[in-house]
Amino acid sequence: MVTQIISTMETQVSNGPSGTSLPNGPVISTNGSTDDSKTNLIVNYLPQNMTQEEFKSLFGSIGEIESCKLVRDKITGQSLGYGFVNYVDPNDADKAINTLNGLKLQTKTIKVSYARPSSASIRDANLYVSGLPKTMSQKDMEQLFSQYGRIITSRILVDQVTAGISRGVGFIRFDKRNEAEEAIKGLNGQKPLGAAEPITVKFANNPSQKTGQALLTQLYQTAARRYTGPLHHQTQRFRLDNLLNASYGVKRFSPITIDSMTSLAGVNLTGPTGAGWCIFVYNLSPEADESVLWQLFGPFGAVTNVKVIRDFTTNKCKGFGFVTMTNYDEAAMAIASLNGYRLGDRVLQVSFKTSKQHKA
DNA sequence: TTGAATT
Repeated sequence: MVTQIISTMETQVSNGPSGTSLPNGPVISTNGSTDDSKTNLIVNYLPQNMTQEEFKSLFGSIGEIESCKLVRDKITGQSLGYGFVNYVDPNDADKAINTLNGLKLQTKTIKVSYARPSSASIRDANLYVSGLPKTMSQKDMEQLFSQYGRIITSRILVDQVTAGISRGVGFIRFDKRNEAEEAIKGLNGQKPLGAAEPITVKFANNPSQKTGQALLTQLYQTAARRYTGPLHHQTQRFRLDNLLNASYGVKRFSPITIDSMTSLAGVNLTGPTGAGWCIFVYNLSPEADESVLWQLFGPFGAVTNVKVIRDFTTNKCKGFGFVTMTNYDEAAMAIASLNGYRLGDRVLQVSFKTSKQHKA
């Protein structure tokens, strides 16, 4: 897990005592500039294939957005896996952190936190560390580096097959570049207490700095995905098995094969109407909200929109909602896995939305 | 044995 060590104290200080909070608008400081320290969020660890539209849809479900941006590579246009959301209301920013931080989307667990004020001093503050003792934990590593400054994130890479054994390699991101520089001076080539070998500490490569070959491969794969039609059944079966084996915290109740799902195609479906495939979710609790739908469907692929249908007067969920997913195979897998899924004391009914159900 | 954290 990533760790963030940013004291709220600093956020308070940067806001300053002179800021004026308007009832329905941004906080304006006395020098006239907009203070977005309580409304502007950074979102990390987004799935690679998440689009700007999906990003906006997810965070727009919390409250009114002043602006948002999924950060992309300037050359390839590929998502860099993080973005920014600036809300109109600081309360919505707080709510977004409380409800969306830790949300699982496909293979990622997103992180939602306040963005630090942008400045050159916080850039290029990420370190690559190798030669770490295999017994050193993330916490140990942070303890070693924390004497040089405030740590924003840290990670120790682990072996995939042995599930959790340290590879002796990690990353430390400091708040400030000069802190990272001091850590290199102080720790590169040094032996941690009790370690047999010295560690190597240097600035990390920028992950976007790929070889020409890797870049071409990435471009090719992006183009191939864009022009690929519906997958064959065998492929879908393979991907369904992968999904189910990956657990995602989802337990299946009544198994439905992809083949039985695809037999429905073109019969009753609302279809891939521009926006994607609309899914009907029935038997939600009165307390259900949008976040539960993101949590349930997000792991299966690109979700563009979710909606909980509420009673106009009580504002309680009327027991059903809708989810829109971009790709048919991902929608089919979500349905196959979540139809019959037990959520609390309820068993969900999940299907493609049909024109008949829409009349309700 | 290198992960998408400052628009």
